[in-house]
Amino acid sequence: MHGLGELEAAVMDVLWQERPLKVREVLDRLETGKKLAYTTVMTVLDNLHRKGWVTRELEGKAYRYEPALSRAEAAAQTVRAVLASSGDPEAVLMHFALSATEQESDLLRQGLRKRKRLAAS
Amino acid sequence: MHGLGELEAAVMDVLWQERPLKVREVLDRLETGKKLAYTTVMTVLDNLHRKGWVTRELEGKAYRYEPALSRAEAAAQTVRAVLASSGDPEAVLMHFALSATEQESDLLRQGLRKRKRLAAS
DNA sequence: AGTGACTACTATAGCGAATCGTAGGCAGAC
DNA sequence: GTCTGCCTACGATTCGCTATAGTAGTCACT
Repeated sequence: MHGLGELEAAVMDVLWQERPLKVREVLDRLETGKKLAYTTVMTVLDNLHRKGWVTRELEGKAYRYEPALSRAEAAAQTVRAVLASSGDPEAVLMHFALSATEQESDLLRQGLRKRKRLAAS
Repeated sequence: MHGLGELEAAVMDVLWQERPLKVREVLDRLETGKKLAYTTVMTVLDNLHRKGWVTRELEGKAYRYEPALSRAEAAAQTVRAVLASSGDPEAVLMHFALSATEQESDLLRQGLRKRKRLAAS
C-alpha cells in the first residue's frame, strides 16, 4: 500500500514507536515470529535509507536511524499521492467525503476548523 | 500505490476512459511506447479479473471487460485503506486537513455538507 | 595479538508482474 | 469439408524487488 515490503513496514513501525535507534536496537525490538540476522536488519535499514524513509546519523562508528516523517505525515502524504495519481482529485475527495463515517467527517470538520484558525492567525 | 503494476494500471486507465472493452480494443487503445502482444494484454486483464478490479461478460465467444469500480471510487477506497493501515486514522485525517490546500479544503467542506443533506433526507 | 561490534559488499532465493508462445475451439470464406 | 482468423486457456521465461544472510574489513578495547 505504501510501497514497502512486510519487513520494511515492521521496521518502520519500530522506529515510529521509538527513535532514534541503532541497528541492534531495532533488531531487539522487532516482533516477528522469527529471529533475524543482524545483517538482515541492517540491509533493510540501508534500503529504507536509500529510499528516503529514514535518515541516519553516525554516532561513534554506528548509525542511529530515525523516520524521515512521522507515521501520520507519511500516511497523509500517501493520501496526497493517491489523489494526485487519480487524475481527478476533486471527484475522489467528493467520494470520500460522501462515504465518510460519522467519526471521519467529524474529524475532518474539526481539522478544517483548526486549519482555518491557524490560517487566520 | 494501489497494489497494481505499471501495465495493469495503464490497462485500468484505458477501461476507465471507455468501457466495456474487449481484449483487442484495450490493446488498440493502450499507449505504451511498445507494441504488446495480444496475449500479454489478455493475461493482464485476466489477472485484473482474478483480483477483482474488473468484471467481464461473455459476448459471443469473447469477453467484454469493465472496471468493477469507478476511478474515483477506487481511489477513495485506497484512501480508506491507507487510513486503516496507518494505525491512527484520526491523526492522519488531522494532518491531511491541516495541510490541505485551499481548494482541497473547499471540496471537503462541500462534500461534507452534501453528505449531511443526504443523511437528513 | 585477539575479541567484539559495526559497516560495506555480495549472494541467493522467492514472489509477483510483464511478456509471450502454443494448443485448441469455433465461425466464415472458398 | 478444409483453411484462416479470432479468441480463450495454460504454461514458460524474464525481471525487479524484498527477504535473508554470509564474509571481509575496520576500529577499539583488553
